[in-house]
Amino acid sequence: MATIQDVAKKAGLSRTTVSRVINEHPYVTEEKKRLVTQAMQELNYVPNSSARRLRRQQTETIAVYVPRITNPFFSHLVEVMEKEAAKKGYQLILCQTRYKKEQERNFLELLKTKQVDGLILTSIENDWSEFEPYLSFGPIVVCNEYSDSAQVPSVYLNQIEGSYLGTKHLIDQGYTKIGYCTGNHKSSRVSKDRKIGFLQALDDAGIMMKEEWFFYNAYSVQDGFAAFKKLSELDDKPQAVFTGSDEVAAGIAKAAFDAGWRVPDDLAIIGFDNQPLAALMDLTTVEQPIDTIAKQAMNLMVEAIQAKKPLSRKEVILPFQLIQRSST
Amino acid sequence: MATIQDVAKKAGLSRTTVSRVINEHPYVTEEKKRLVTQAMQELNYVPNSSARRLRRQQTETIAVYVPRITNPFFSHLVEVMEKEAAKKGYQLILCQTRYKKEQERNFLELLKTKQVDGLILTSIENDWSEFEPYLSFGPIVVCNEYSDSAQVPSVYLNQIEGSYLGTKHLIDQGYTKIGYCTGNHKSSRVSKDRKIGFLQALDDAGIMMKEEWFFYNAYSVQDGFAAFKKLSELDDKPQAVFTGSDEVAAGIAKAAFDAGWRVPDDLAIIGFDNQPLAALMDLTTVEQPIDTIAKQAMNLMVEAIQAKKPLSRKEVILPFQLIQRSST
DNA sequence: TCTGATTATGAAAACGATTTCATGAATTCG
DNA sequence: CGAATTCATGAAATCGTTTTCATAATCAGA
Repeated sequence: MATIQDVAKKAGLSRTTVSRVINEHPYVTEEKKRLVTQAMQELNYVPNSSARRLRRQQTETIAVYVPRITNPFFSHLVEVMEKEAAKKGYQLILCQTRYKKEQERNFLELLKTKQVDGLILTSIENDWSEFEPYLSFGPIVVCNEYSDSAQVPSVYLNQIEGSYLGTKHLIDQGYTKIGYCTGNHKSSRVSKDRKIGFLQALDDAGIMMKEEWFFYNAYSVQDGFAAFKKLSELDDKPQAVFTGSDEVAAGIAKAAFDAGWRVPDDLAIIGFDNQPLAALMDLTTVEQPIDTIAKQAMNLMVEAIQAKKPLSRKEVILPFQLIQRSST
Repeated sequence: MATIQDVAKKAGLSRTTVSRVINEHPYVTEEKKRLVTQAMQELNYVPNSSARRLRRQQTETIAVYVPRITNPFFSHLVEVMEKEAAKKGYQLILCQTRYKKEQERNFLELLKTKQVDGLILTSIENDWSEFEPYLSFGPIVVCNEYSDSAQVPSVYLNQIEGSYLGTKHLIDQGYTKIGYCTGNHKSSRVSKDRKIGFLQALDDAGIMMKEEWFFYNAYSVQDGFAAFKKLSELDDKPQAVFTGSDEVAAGIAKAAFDAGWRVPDDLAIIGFDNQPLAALMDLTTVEQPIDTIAKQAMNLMVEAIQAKKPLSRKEVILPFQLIQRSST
């Protein structure tokens, strides 16, 4: 493996000059530049990134936290982020927290040990105070999730509005008995706000809610099946159900269909995210502009890294859109 | 940011001894060990990974190539790989090649510049000769795809068998006019073999194939819609269709349903992968043991890195399973 | 008690780049 | 023409570890 020293020797110049050529610094004559370039080619030389990282004190790498990459919402987020990062010369390290507090904390060492320049969080399990001390090691940007106490840039959607929009749609369609089926992480601001928006919409319309129409811890298609089962066994059943994701909505729709129910006549269903799945199952859903939040979060991160000082609190808030299909 | 030097000073010892404690080398008295540990804690010290990488000449990082992380087959693969890697103390860098030759080549620099210890390829766009020269910089393991000329370990499934299994099932159900709808990368061994298995099954049953029943470049749900459109406009329509993925199958099923066709009476459909989507749409499908191939590929990679010499050609082949549902 | 191993420690040399500093040559300016 | 810039280059310091080598102290065996 050739080093910069070998190149220098071959070109009959110093390491310094070779380094200047590599990094496109001024004050090198065309003549020497040519010599160096040629020597590099002949030796098949490429600078060793570990050495460069050490000297430069930066890694050109960013860690992205997601709960699970198989969740289509998060894989979409990551897809866009990786593209954007590659465009700017950064790489992505994938950190799956698996909805576990401890797993999430483990990955924080990446920042502290200088394996990455910064952290993008798309979901938050721990209290913000766990992250706070790590800010001195590099920038942290929050995307999708948000926390009031976090003194960092956040790119997110106002989930109160999102769920209000969806719930209002159900109400406008004439439903008055509406169920609520979502995941429900205590520490997740997204969860909390979705519920607030939901209740607000009911309240504004003067509609009552029943405790037994709340179904929690629903994340997957399977969970949707289970939710439908519980729902269908109630004496007083809801006419419509608001869900936290298209997967759950799809699960409910499928289970309902299998049980011989008609959607939306026997049960109206609204999803969240507008995944390809939603189109497939003809689900009405609330669309989130994933591409935009992913891009903006990545841009803020790169900006923070290059500015070399932590960005202060900053919120970037984007709108939702209702996609109406035949499930409502 | 505290360095090992600071710790040494605080503990009244040398860098060497501190390093020994960190790396759990023998020949350090309990007494000094305690001193060092305490100093490290007080200074909130963590070893700088760039320096360690440089000295150790290894990165504890592995690059994984996928076409797109939003493709559920690949996100599943990556999910399992990341888990397995984390277990062994390695991180994953995500490389999306976007089915582009050039993009794929670009990422090869990661290995050459020593940003990663090894490469796992889950899809291959370029000819193997493009990868060959990089073998001197670190191990490469192939997972899912395979290439006859590649002198590296490959964990893959015999796609001839897989598509034979699926096609045979259609034939056993009594269909004789069978369409074929898949992606079709010239350089992909998977594509080629699937087609071979398909044709073989037809041939073994003495069934004829029509050129107009082949539909190529189908990867997504959308592509499934398009394929159905073309199919439905034929004078002589197939009774069943073999697809290369559950997404495509789901797209066809949905389009067929919307057009008022009954599945499987008017058109039988078989998918591939057994994604959650397949259960949802009640699609018969050929299941691939994704968890197993992902784990085995990662284990081979870690083994190769730790053995410090490139592993030779080695094939690990695993079986398929037919999941029958109501679409056939 | 002497010899040879074993245990415990530190000084200094890597690892491979970039950056600072020094210096001489060439150019511009008054 | 001499002084002040600007241009071009290289020697050496630096980034923060780990590893090699040297050395002293302790221990075991004859």
